[in-house]
Amino acid sequence: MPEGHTIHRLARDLNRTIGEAPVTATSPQGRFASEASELDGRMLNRAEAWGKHLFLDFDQAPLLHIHLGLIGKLRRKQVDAPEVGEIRLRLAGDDAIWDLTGPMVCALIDDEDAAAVTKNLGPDPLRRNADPALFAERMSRKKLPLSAALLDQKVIAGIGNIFRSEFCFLTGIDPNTPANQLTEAQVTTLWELATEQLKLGVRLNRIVTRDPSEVGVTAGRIPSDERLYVYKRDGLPCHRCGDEIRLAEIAKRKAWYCPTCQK
DNA sequence: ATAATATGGTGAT
DNA sequence: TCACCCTATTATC
Repeated sequence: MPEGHTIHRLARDLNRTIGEAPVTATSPQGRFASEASELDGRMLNRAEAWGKHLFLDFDQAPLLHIHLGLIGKLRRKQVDAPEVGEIRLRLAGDDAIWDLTGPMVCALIDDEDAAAVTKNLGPDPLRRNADPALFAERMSRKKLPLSAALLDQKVIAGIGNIFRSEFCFLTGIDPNTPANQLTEAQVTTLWELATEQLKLGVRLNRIVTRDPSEVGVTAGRIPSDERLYVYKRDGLPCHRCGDEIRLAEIAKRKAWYCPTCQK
């Protein structure tokens, strides 16, 4: 379940749980066996997220590049957890195990390859020194619908299919509005919204765009099916105005919006 | 039991 | 624009 917040949260948790001791690296499924052996017994120096990409820097080893894609997962487990499913890579530390399944990318790369990856990414609001002006500039050059531009990782890194629909709703913009027709103020708002929402996503480890007070939750967790305004809510009443949420296909993916709140 | 779906992206046509 | 990759869960027969 990976948009940018998930990857940054994983980096944070990896840095906190993998410890100071060398890591045991294996590929229970077998497809990453030789590479895993290169990492086995090394120490994890640092995990770092860049958009939806995750880089693990091990002592005396190449960089491990992971991209979860649509279905990949990196799950934390107890140290005695059995090997269940198609585990491409298992990293075992002192107090935690991390199991990687279904990644789109899992590869050992050098610094040059890593630079090539990040060079193709736009600003990531979760990274220090992310440049809002670069976001604005790239946005202004897109004739595509806003909803499509938001998915372009070179425009802004880390946004996925949930955030893109929710951002269009939260800014009250029709998802089909050409990106280059947005006002400066709208672009600024979008960047601030992305920064705020991604940070919140890291903290909660999930996407919550609705205001808990609006849902009637004053303490504790907001129910899972009440977290979002439009995503996967076609046919249901808009939480703001009651009109029916619509479903469209934009950039070959599903996009949800409220025809009344988003003009 | 089989199909459809999923918070993603690439490479061929 | 299409085909395809990866895996697990949910929906439909």
